Amino acid sequence: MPGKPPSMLDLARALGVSRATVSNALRGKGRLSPELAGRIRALAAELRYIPAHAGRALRTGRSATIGLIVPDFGQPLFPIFAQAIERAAKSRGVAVLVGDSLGTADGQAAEIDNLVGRGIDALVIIPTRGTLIDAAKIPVPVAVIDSAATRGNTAASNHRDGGRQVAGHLIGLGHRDILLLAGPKDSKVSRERTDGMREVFARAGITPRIRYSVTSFEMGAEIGAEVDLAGLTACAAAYDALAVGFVTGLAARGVRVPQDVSVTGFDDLMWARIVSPPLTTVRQDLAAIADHALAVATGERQGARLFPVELVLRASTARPRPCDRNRTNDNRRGGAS
Amino acid sequence: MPGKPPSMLDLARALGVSRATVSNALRGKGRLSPELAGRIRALAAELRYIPAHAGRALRTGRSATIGLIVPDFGQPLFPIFAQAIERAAKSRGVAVLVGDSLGTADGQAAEIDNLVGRGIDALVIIPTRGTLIDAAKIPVPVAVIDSAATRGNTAASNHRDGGRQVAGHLIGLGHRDILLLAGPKDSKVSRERTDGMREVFARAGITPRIRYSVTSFEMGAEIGAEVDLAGLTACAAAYDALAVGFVTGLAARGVRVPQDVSVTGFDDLMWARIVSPPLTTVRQDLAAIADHALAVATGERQGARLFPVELVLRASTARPRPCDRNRTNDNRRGGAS
DNA sequence: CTGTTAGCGCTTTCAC
DNA sequence: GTGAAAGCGCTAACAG
Repeated sequence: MPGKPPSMLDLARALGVSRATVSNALRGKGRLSPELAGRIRALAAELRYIPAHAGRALRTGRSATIGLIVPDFGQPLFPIFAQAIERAAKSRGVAVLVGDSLGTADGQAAEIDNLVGRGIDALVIIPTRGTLIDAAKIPVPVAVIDSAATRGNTAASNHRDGGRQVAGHLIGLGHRDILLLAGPKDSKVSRERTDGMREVFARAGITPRIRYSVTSFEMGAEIGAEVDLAGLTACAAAYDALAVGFVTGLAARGVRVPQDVSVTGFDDLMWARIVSPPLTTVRQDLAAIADHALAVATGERQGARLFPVELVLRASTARPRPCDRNRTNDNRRGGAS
Repeated sequence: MPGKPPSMLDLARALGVSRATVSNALRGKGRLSPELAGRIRALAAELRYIPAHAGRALRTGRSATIGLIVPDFGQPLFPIFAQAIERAAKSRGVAVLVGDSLGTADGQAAEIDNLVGRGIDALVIIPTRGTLIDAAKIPVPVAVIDSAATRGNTAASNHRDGGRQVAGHLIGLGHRDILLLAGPKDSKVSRERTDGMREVFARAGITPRIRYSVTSFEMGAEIGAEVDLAGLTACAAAYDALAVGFVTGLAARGVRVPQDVSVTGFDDLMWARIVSPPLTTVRQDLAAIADHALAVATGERQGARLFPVELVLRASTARPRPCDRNRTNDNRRGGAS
């Protein structure tokens, strides 16, 4: 670890010019002779001069850093999301400071203050469920990534449409007795997803059984291990983590997917490809969402946008077995094979 | 988004005191009457005063921010690692700026400059394979997380011992014809892991077949789909991603794990629990490594440390089938039983 | 116990 | 084309 790094003043003195001139040369402000600018840049490179960020931030009031607040890094989706945001940020020359709300409203509020105090230029927030972001109280531009139903939302997947696609797929296969793993009751995202499903189910005269829970592999496995399967032919989960756990819980009981029960997830994590059988699920366009959120946060663009999602068909869904159809209590229907 | 946030000068003027007094009050430097300090703090809270970080950083030369450079966020281990680092940092009141080397030496060098320029107090680097970190060239304290064999390493798992444990486990089960999925040839970590394995295999008179490759689920699947299985009873991978892909590739051919082939991984990702069968693998103590790296980076502790790893036994390993032991050459895989 | 002063490194007028 | 000077918000040293 060498001594103090060179400052702009060091460069200026070494060349017998003023700091302003060095500044202009380094930032290509063209207000000086190309020859001198070249010499300055050469020396800067030689001394490995790196502009001190704090000085620039103090002077300009901008730090080329944004904050990102996620609800809980323990959930597998959020690291991926953070990566997408980081990529979008880097393409704009902006760094990202990440804060974790730890799943609580207090944690979220604390992270907002923490990041704002660190001088971020803008904030991207994926809100913790059950909280509302009041952008008017935050002294930097804010982009919110949540759901279309969230007031002040900036960028979101069309979760409701994803739910519709899942439900349409299951109905098309002939399922009528369906378990909905709805995730947490106070999450707007899972609410949108399940509302989309229920809307399509209702149109087909189907009322799914609904089960609310925290979102985790373990919880999915627990439910899969103990749920009453009588009559059930399909399970639609609001999150891959739940679906993957559910499949694992079923497997432990010897229940086969999709022969005995079809299962769908939501998010298209790598998990969905790894579990056996690979999961039919819904893919979000995280890169597009991240890009829009960043564009809004940095003032490039304005307005909320909703992004399409895509149903990914894999091996976890199939037609229900005929015997299952007959097992149901009151809604039987002669089906085509 | 409200107007300009209050500065220390605003507080000072509102109360008719000097900025220094406000500073002292807010940081509990006890140099003023408790009564006045209370009034100052009350006003600060009321106005939602948040100290401007850039000013403090410029003045003190410290930013309470560290940098973390990971080789490639696309690899599933690194988001988890980053999380562990962030946790260790937060417990010290330090924020983390994350940089991604994108797998290249140039990307790594660029990220170092970028983060240093942003005024980090210290740097934690997980080096990209094939690169050497020269801490003497970096103007802040550096902690390196790589392998025991890396010069300048600060914190690492005992990868070699993990390799030994895997090999011992497989030999104990009776395997003698083993495929080693060694990962990239120039990675010190995979080198340590496989060296540990080979050391124990050699002692038992076993020379495994070795296959180098990039580390990815897809590559594992590809190898699993096409590898010659004649005589093979076990596969030890240097990474879970390879092992999980390998299992998936085998499954597509109808080869069963562990009945036909035992498989082991390394890292104990969630993936290892999700794949079927769940993977015998080696768990690193990421939290301990992260904590030590941070302690060294912040000057709390000194010296390199090596952390124990733990073999996690799951369902992907079993004794080889008797018929496999006798099989010498070019047999098709055993028929269904 | 409290206030004054100086200056961290940079960018931005404005004057030469 | 180039330099001088001011000041961003904060804290450390020193003076009262």
